[in-house]
Amino acid sequence: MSRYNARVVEPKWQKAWDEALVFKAEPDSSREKYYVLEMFPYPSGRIHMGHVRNYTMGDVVARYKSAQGFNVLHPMGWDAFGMPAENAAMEKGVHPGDWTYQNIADMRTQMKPLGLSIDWDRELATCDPEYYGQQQAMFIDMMDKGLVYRKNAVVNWDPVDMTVLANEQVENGCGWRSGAPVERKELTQWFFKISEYSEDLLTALDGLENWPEKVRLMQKNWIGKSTGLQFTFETLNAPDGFDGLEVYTTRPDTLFGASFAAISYDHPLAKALESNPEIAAFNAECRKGGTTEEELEKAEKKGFDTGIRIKHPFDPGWELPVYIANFVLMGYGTGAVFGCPAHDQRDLDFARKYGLVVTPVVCPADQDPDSFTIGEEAYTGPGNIINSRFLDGMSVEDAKAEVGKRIESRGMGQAKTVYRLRDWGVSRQRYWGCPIPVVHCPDCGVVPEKKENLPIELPKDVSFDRPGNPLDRHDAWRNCACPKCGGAATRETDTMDTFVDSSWYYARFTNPRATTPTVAADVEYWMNVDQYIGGVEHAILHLLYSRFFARAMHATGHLPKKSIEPFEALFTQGMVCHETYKDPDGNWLNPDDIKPVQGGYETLDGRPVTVGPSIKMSKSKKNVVDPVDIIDQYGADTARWFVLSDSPPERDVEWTASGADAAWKHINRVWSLCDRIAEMDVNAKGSGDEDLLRAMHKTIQDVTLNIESFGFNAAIAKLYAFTATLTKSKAGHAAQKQAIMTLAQLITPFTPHLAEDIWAHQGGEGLISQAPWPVADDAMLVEDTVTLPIQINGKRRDEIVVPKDMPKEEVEKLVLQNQTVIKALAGGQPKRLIVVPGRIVNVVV
RNA sequence: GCCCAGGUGGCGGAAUUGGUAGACGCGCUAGCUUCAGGUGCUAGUUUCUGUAUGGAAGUGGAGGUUCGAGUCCUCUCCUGGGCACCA
Repeated sequence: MSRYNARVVEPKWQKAWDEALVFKAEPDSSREKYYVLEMFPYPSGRIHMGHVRNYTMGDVVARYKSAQGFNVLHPMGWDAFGMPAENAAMEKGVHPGDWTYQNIADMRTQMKPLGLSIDWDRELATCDPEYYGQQQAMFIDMMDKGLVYRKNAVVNWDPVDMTVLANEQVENGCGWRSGAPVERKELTQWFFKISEYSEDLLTALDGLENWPEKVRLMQKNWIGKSTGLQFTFETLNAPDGFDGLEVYTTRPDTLFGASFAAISYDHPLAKALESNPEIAAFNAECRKGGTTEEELEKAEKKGFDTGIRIKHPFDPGWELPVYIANFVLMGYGTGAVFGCPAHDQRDLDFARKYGLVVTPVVCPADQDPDSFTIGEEAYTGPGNIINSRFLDGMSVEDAKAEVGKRIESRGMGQAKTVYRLRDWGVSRQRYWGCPIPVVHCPDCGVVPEKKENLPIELPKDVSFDRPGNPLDRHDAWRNCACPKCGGAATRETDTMDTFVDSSWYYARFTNPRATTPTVAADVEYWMNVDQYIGGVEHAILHLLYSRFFARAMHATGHLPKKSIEPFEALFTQGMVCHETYKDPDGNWLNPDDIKPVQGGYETLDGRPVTVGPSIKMSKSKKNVVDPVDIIDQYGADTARWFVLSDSPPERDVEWTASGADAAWKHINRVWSLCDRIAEMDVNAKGSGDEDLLRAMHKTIQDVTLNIESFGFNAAIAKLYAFTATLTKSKAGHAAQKQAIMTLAQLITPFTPHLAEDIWAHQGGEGLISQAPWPVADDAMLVEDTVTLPIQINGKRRDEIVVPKDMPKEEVEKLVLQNQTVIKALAGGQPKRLIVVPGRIVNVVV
């Protein structure tokens, strides 16, 4: 009996695949294409189990579709710009580019042994000028189409390092390196007009039938369409030019419950009042802290009474105070709101703090309007309008319409739809990103670079010994000629958000070496991505930006109309987790630093180990298992098999040493099974051939359906079961050989190396990677009889075996003759008898 | 704070989408085997109860709809993901 040696077998078949160009993707109009894409990795330098899981899932789909006859495109690339390279440059003194390309080389070396069915000829990195030069060309095209503009926006500013900080670089409100409290600072920045597509991005979600419902919902909420009323209050004692205060509200029905107005500290009126030192100080206080929405929302509600008053639109004698408040955002609506504390929690918190009136104006149906009061919780549900003069008695909806009608007829405002979605700020004050291809000329202003001058390459000679953007201080690179007038000018030193890079790489894969961003024939053939797979953490930003960018690429002639939704189907996979370990001093321990002992673990030098919960593998918690070690130890097939077994792909999977062991044992069991069958007498007859083949066809059907529906763990369970059936089978050689060959085909997407080896060992023709997918024979799936469970009052008590198509009446008769049923009825008649054909019987006594 | 998921044996999880809860794997228990090297094989394994055929309970918690609920509805608790400059 021969043993299975993954270390020899796996490289052997990988070489065979390479030589036969099995995964090379070429357009072929005679065949239907299938484009499988996994979210490309950031080149950190090491692959991790999350990558293994992601790319194995994609590989299962790619190999399965290929076996079904599709012309499969399955490429790989690198999301190669970003902050870690600059951090490495600062910490280790290496150039970000050198660091990145070395990481790419390392990760490619680590990834290849997995045996993924990737067309490596299409590999790309977003930091290649060949890639980002085309991105610059599209930026210019988008400028031409009016999809790009500049405006002021706030950034996190480190006042000590004099540099812009990413949200990630802000720790507890302070800069991560300097430790100085972070301030919000306005800079002129570049924006993409994603908001122009708000409505389209929203309504098109309905067409994304093969996206997870939760992702569509998250995007819908992110876009945040709301219909409301925008109108102007007349102001009293306001500075010149502020005769009116324009507010936006989604609750005009609560207008008679208003007790104040609040404006953002960035509102022009708030700024105009800054000559008052108290207001200037308050606004400055509000500008402290980071820029994340979470931070803004969680901040304590603070307000400052400006002394300005506004008049209620329906009662000239009714005046309301105007506050500057830290919870009103300038970026949404008009940056000013009226507050109705009874029916909005933030307004209520604010009103309680500043002692403002709380008048309920919507009364829930089950409450008495005369006694209904608001405590610490605002009432936001439906009801009838009260305390609101001409609105009293109306529903919320009717009152909204009535107020809207009256405001509009008086010319004070109009209904307006607004979106929460903000334009996409793409400026980054950093070196390691795609340069924005624009020149600032003292005479011509902001001028796009000429396309023939692209790519605008990053200069290589830069230093990171000081904080800030090295491009700002690189005069030789920065100084240039104006593309328009030829005079002395300077380059834009902002680079693009790395989300731009990842917003179109899927299109570039269709022809990664082209001298235009895309080539019409190639995108026409290969687009769209039929199956996109990646982490759910990208559910909003990356996917929304990609959807926008595809639209922008269509508008600029780089993608056909059909590709404005580039991902036909999306699958979001879970993370790979592992237990955590700590020594008695509370230090995190790597799984390699501990050994199992009675009832737990201890450190290698014998100290007790505390076992913590299983959480996402991360370096900081040291709960990582390096895929490279696993592949060295067990082989790629074991790693692939294990990451797909046990947990459903959309959920987190826990990596356990025993689980990896089980996968390895299984692979060896399948191999010895193959070996045993190969050594049988080819003329050997046995018993149970029919049963074995029936089980085989059932397995074909089950595994196929499970792969189609991303039930990889369930498919694996079926494959385990069939392996056990075949192991125990006493069938003759012919049936057993057919069974093992079919089993090999069914495991090809999961453990392709083992499958190839079985195929070859059994004398299969060619490569199994090029063999067609097996088809279940319907005749072999039909069962003659069916086992019906009998429930009495909903509890399973017995079962009967009946012919598959026995009429209901016959089944009822049989059920009433059943001993358990007779006993339960005790001579009486059933109250009800429910027979669900082929499923279940329920007797109600 | 806001948005989105998920809670099922000792553990990871399955359940044809309202029809036998616990498939498959791990672990554990018992037995067989002795190939010495990440053994292999057989049987058992939700909990409680009973000598037993059996009975009762059971899918985070509390209610509800239904002949029938892990699955649908309401409330609630806990865990995870995202929140626009991490990728």
